[in-house]
Amino acid sequence: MNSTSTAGLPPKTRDALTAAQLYYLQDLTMDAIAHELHTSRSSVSRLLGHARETGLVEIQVKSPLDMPRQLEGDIRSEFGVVAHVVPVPDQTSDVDRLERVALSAARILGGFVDSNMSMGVAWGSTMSALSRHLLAKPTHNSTIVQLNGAANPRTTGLLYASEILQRFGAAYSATVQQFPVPAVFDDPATKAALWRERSISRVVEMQNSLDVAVFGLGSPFAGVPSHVYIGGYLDDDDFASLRAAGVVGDVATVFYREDGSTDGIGLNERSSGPSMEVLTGIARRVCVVAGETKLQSLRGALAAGLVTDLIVDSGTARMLVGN
Amino acid sequence: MNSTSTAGLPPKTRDALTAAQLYYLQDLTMDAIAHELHTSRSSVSRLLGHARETGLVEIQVKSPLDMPRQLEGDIRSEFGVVAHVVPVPDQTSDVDRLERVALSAARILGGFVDSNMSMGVAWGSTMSALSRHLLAKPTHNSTIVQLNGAANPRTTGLLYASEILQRFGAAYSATVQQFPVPAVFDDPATKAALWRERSISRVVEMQNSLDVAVFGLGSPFAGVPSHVYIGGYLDDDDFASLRAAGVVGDVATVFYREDGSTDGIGLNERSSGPSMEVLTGIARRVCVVAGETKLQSLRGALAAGLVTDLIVDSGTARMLVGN
DNA sequence: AAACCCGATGCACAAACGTGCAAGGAGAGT
DNA sequence: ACTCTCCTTGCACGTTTGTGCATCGGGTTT
Repeated sequence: MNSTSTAGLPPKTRDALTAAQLYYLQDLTMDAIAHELHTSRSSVSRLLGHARETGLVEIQVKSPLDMPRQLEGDIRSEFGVVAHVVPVPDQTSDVDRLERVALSAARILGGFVDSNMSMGVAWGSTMSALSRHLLAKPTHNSTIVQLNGAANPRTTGLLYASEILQRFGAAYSATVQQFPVPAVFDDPATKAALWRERSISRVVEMQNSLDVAVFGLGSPFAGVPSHVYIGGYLDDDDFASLRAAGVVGDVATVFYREDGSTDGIGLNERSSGPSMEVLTGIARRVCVVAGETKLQSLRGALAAGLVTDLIVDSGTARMLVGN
Repeated sequence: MNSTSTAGLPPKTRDALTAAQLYYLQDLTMDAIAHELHTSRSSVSRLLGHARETGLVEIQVKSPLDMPRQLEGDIRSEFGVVAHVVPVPDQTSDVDRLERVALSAARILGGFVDSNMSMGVAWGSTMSALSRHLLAKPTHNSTIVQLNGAANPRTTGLLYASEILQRFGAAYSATVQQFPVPAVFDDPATKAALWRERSISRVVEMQNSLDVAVFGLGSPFAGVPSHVYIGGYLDDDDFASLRAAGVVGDVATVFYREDGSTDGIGLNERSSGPSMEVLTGIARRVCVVAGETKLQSLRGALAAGLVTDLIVDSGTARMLVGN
């Protein structure tokens, strides 16, 4: 037989690996591979799909180092963050835009993940889309940690948030740490009390020593409110106070103004999300943004120094640097 | 417009980059991309081909680290070299085998190249095939150095060897150092004299400080003689002496026995290739072998410790570890 | 200015590919 | 033993992709 034999691992993986070699390294057609593997061409097609999904095959697009892409360079020099601009036609709808940014972000994220890492993950529509497109990259001893609670007066939010977390865990073969608390507490004292519970403080401590954080941005007063703002997490008084305080956005239910400041925003005392200090203590902070409605929010996050790596669609990127 | 604008670099590259992002990172069809770029689908197809050829897109196949491939593991533990086994059906002809190994080798080689490196390159049918499939990887300040002369009583060999060298140079945007000397001298004194010429000694010195060497293997007495042995480089007396000395193969016209020894092989005094000591002083020594006719030669090279990285077809690999 | 060359373009066709579907098979539960 | 479920397979079809060819436009040579 053909064979580059491997032992132990599932024959499916074994075949996928061989097929990937033949297809991507030797440019055989799927037909030819099917013949070599004694199966049908369609199986080979599926095999290759499997190989891509599970990270056996890695495809990178790298811009020539000589000339970094202009927008990315502009953003870097103006805001001091590494930018990944996702090309999207200008007339694209916001949903498509999100979908395409999420798709690219999911692939870029693979480069940030490695063994023995802990990664903090927020939730929201951006993170949900992102999680749906993750490519597998096997690691050892990694942990995915939920950044902020997802419960609200109507639901525990666990299903929604854990679905996202689980997908991250599966993609990176990492253990998952959920954070079963309300997104925003009614009473700050309850939060303080809960934070003393060992089961909870354990997670909080993990949040304090993350290697990477991944999050989208909320934009309370923009055209299309994010998940946080329509899910019943906040009541009318909360909204009013946010507006009064001049809030333009949030990261993991922690709110900030356009200049990045947070002082005197009462809601943050009751929020389950990590404080700005904790967040900025994380070495790599990946922010995923799609759509111009989040522009103001993005400016705030950048001003606050919350972001080290920005993944953003080209339209919003252009608005950001103003041209 | 769409745009992720870049400046300076050729619009072709710019478009290829965008197309690659849309195709490989966002899974659009070429049709859709053609629409976004305002061109025809066929142009996009060619654009993507260009992107792959020029290294804008990099595709890697990685075996799960958990379970390295069996043959590769066997070879590593038995011979202490990193092996890349190229799957090839057993009944493949030797030419196809060579072609397929060369194709894979060309892609693997990309991972060994980087800026500020000097790479020694041999010539021969294997290297020729390999050079034809190299993928571009732009580097700075790299050098390709010819390992051994290619002139013989019939031709200067420059065309043949330089074609190979040039392709390496082009692929890695490196400067090329040719070595315009006979493969094998008639008179060792001439070699000594020439080695004192500054134009030549300059190259010899570069050979002494290489970071990587890439070479195939010769097998003088195997079924299909390699390029060296039919090109008129050696006369009948030479052949007789090689046979008498028990030679099984060569690297860059430096000959060795099956046990890796070279003592008393007179021809080596007259060879233009780097001595074993020089070769083994190079940190990474990549050997590309296709076909069982080179098995004996391969054993010799391994015994001599000439190889750190081996790229070999599955059939020969299996013979090598004996099962 | 004419002739020429070279690379880029779109067309049209054939080759290669992805996927819904129905059939088959292995294993778990009854 | 039977059924039910879940996964895998190959087929058939429509879609997507590669490429030979004719064309065109810009730049160079004569």
